[in-house]
Amino acid sequence: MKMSGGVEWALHCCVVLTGATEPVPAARLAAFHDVSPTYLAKQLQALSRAGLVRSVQGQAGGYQLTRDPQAITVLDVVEAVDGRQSAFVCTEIRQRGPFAATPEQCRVPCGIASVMYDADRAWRDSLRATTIADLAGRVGRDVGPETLPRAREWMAGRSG
Amino acid sequence: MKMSGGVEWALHCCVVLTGATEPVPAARLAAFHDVSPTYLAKQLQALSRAGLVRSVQGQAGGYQLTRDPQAITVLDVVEAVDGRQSAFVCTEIRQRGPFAATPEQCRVPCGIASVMYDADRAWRDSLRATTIADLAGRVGRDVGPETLPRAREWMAGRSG
DNA sequence: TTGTTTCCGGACAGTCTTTATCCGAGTTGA
DNA sequence: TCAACTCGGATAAAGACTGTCCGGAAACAA
Repeated sequence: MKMSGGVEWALHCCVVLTGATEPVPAARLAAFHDVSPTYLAKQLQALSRAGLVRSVQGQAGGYQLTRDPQAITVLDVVEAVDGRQSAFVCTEIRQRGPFAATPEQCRVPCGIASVMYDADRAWRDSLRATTIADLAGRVGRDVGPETLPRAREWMAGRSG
Repeated sequence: MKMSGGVEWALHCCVVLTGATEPVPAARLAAFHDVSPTYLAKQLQALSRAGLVRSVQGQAGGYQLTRDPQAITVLDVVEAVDGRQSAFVCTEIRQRGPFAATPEQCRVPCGIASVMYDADRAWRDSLRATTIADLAGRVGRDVGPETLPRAREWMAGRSG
């Protein structure tokens, strides 16, 4: 079981967009993180479809957050990029084989599936407890307070 | 993000083995669930390596649980088949690009990774809270009490 | 001993998701 | 108008998961 690497990229982008006052092009976000520009664009499109970022086209276009970073949870980003469905998919094994359960018995979900779904819910609850604003604040502490303004300035410049 | 389908098979097998008094061959477990025998064998080998089941070779051989079903958690099975590592892998994006963090700043784990690891821990804690015995008891209630003895008898027969 | 049954491990295709890239459609600003 | 720049979806390559097969070893029965 492995989560899409795009989730990590998307989260970093959201944190960076926290400090942006103007739309930031995808190419600039890719250069900032030193990742594949075209593939990062795909993740940003997913964020756009989910309504987490707004895409501005044209010469001064780019991406910007649609709402306050405090109102965007980590779960929002994960589900936007990686999908909303559970990692576990029940194939209804109980309905197969010589002792297959009857359809009436299968109106209640399989016990194994229930346990997996509960765990999935716990996972999502945990991700929902942290916001992009929380992450941004922590990055500010870890990396030192003087780096953020410089990064913000670099992000605003349209070249180099 | 998708979990290996073998996890579901392995869990069903563990539940079935709960009611067995003798070793059950892999081929019989596969027939019971109507799944690929060779691929199921792979999952059972993983359970064996993890020490959850004992493999008995020879004519009356097969698989049996090594300890009380109450002492085997769902997490044990999941980790045996799907691995013990987190679904999220941090690629240390913060150390790349024009504003790469210094190695000293990276002694503390990345904030994004921390959140993902916390969620992973919550997921595993949830899976650890249910045992194979719990699952077996629930199956007994769902499928009706008369099916289990019949299935047990079928499992004990060495043919058909 | 011999034969049968069974597990074990590795090597091998088929299939699907993830990863990565390109080119066209649409918008902005001059 | 025009040109430059952007996003967006459709299109290939890579890797992981799924599934299969075979040879080898161990245990049991005859």
